[in-house]
This record gives sequence, structure tokens and C-alpha cells, in this order.
Amino acid sequence: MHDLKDIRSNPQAFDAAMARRGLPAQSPAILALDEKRRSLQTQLQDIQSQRNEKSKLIGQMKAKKENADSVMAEVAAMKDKMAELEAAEKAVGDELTDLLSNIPNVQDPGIPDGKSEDDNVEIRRVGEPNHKNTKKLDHVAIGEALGLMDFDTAAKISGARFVIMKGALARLERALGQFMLDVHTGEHGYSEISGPILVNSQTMYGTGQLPKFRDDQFQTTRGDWLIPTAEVSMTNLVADSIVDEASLPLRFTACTPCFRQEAGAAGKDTKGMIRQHQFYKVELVSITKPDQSEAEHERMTKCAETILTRLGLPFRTIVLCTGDAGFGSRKTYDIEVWLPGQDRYREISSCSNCWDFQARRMKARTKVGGENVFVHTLNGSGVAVGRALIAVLENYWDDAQQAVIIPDVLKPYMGGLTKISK
RNA sequence: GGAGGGGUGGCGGAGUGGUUGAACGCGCUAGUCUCGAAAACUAGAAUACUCGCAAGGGUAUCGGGGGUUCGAAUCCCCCCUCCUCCGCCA
Repeated sequence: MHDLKDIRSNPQAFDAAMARRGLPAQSPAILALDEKRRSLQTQLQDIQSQRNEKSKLIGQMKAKKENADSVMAEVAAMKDKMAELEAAEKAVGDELTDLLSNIPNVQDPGIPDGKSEDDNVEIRRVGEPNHKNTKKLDHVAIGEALGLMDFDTAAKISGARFVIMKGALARLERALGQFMLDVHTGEHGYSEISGPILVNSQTMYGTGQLPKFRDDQFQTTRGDWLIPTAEVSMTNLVADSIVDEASLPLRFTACTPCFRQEAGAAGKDTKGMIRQHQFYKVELVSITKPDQSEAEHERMTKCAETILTRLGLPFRTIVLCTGDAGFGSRKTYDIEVWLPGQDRYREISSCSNCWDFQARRMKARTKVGGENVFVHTLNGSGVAVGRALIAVLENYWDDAQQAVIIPDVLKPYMGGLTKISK
């Protein structure tokens, strides 16, 4: 959500920011509605003020046992006009809110301009892609070779884009989640959260999934929503509150299932576990003071990278261009892990600084120097467990042994197992 | 699911139709006093929107929404939520 005052005071800058996202100028429509609303509001408030004054007078007159009939008639006569103004003000206000709710965040001046993922810019690369396996098996081939990954049965009980893992593979998934949480809580200062993965509409609005992206979500018959990421639950922890300045930055982490319709991804990554309706993800969320968020963003990205470094997985970090970054993001780093089976890097984490965009939607504030200011919110995957599993399978497959070697850091979580083989 | 009772400012807690944005207490901020602090005293302090160059006004907000009324924290309806008891249950 945007600050109307900002748009009012500098519409050109706002339109320029939208142009970077490939959107037409938004300010003319916004300002027209804004002006209309304020004019109606002023008229309404004026008439309300008159009414209040006269009602007060009636009270005083009645206290003195005087006859107030004529004043009462006067106020009664104002009712139609008031109702009319109220309705008009509400209608225009709703229209304005609806418009604003669907406009993406302004982006950081420093990020590259671009239209698609092809214009993203790599900023660092760690580890060397491993080419030792001539066959370059993908995770599906590996999982099925081990007899521990079953898409057919998953399709039978749920449908497309689900998977069933068994035995050591299921344990490996759990190990990955545990390992990541242990690192973030034990070394990076995040506090672990376990909470609802079913949330209400207002919560989904706060982080920006609603109203624009409802088709990407799963909704229950009761009307609540399955979270597409733990970012939703954790960021909203501070919704509608004034957070004590001294407690910032707040850092939260959780490992939760995530649910996505993948409505816009028909035909994309239809094979394997890359893109599922349900997957586990370890998420990082930070709530900061405004002047802390840029440093926090770098820090968070490093926290996510640490996981891949420890797992010995090659990766690169890129900064998303204006055309590829998400709705609520001011600046986003994606971390892409090397997948031998695909012979390319694939996204495994996305770390975004949302600035005050979500905070304004959520009404999440803090007091800085006695002033209420919106906090800044950041979120990042630390990292996606499902994709990390794929990366481990493909990067640690040993053709000679026909086995997946367990990375050292995961061994403590695998109950003595050092490799997974048939 | 059944029965009943609550939701008021940072907290506690008054307040059943009239000048209540809301008594009182605690907490908080500033000042006086003090070498300093405590205590005491004095003053200040909600949030959002809006009008105004400013000074300073106005409107809304007592869980949320709707209604009754000249006027609603107070009355009515719906919803949310918390608590107690019963039932069911991982």
C-alpha cells in the first residue's frame, strides 16, 4: 500500500516508479479519486459538525425543560443530505482503496531495469557446478531408482503436483528442515515460530496476497486461506500494533508447509518436485526500523546463503530486475542453486525488502523519537526445503555407488545413515 | 455442538441515551524541589483522516459491521473473539 500523501506531493516520481514496472501512469486516477473523496469528506464533516452542535443544544434545552422541537426538526431535515454524502464518500473511498490495493510497491532506485528474468543481474557465485556424473540424473530418476519417491500414488490420492516420499528420503526432508532451523535459531538470532498455516483474509491482505493474487491461493470452505509461505503468518505477527522500538529488529523463522495453486504456471515444471501445490519451506522474517532494513536485507540474504554453503551446494545470488521482482518488494535477491539434472541454476530462495509496503497494509508501526512510523518488513526463504532436497539428491548422487551421499551437516539428523541407496 | 458471562485508552477499571475522547488508579513524559535520586507537587500525553501558510479548527474511533434516535460506549440485530460449565475429540 502506498502513502497517498507521497503520491499527492510527487505524482511524477510515483508514475516513474510504476513505469519501471512496466505499468502506465497511476497517479491521475488516484489523485482524481483522492480529490473527490476529500471534497466529499469535507462536506460530510461540515454537516456532521453542525448536527453535533445542534444535538448538543437540544440536550441543553431539554435539561432546562425548554421546548426543543424546532431544533430537532432542523437536525432531522439534515438527514437525507448526510446519508447521501456518507454513501458517496464510502463509494469513492472504496474505489480508491481498491485501486491502491492492487498497485505494486515502488522499487529501489539501484536495482536494474528490465522486463523479465533475463535482465536479472548476478552478483556473486559460490561453489563450482559439479559435472562429475556423466549421466546427470535428475531427482525424479534418482528418487525412483531408490524406490523412495512416488508420483503416481500421490496423483491417485491428491492429483497432479504432489509427491510421496518414503523412508530415508522422507527423513532427509525432515533433516533439511531441522538443520536450517537449527542454524537460523542457534547462529543467526532468529526465534522459531510455530503457528497457524490457515489464516484469515485480512492477514492475507496484510502481506499482499490479497486481493490481487487470490487465484494463486487455496481457500477453505470456511473462507480462510492456506498460507503460500510462512511469511504471511510471521509478518502479520506485528499487524495492527505499535512495536517497541528497542525490540527491533525482530527476527522470526519457521518451517511450514506452503500451499500454492500455481495457477499461472500451467505446463511449467510439470515433471518432478520442482513446482508442487504443497511443499515445506523454512522462512525468515525480519521486522525493522526504517533505517535498518537495507542492512538487514543483506544480512538475511547471507543467512540463507549460509545454508547452501554448509550443505556444499553450488549457488549464485542475483538481484531481480524491475520487471521480475514481486508485488510487495522494493528489492529482491534470489539465490539459485545448481541442479545437475537440469544443468542450470534454479531458484531456491528469494529475499525481499518490502520497506513499509506491507507495514502500511498491516498498520504495523513503531515509535522513533516519539513519532509513529511504519516498520519495515523483510522476508526470505532460508531455504525452500523441497528444492533443497532436489539439490541434495542431484548434487550428491554418486553414480558408482548408485547412492545419494548424505552431506556432512545433515548426518547428525539422519540417525547414523551416511548414504541412501536401494 | 449446548448453556451462560465478558470485550472501554499502555495497563487496571468506572460509565445503561445528552456538553464523555471517555471518571478514577497505575504506568509514561516534562518541569518544580534536590548535590543527585526517591517521594511529593505541577503540567502533558490516544489513533487516523481532514481544513488551514500558520496559529488553530473539524470529523471519526469504547471488538467489527449494520440499525433505532435530534443525539449511542450506553438500546436493537448480525459477526468476530475471550472466559466458565456440559458434550465431543487429536
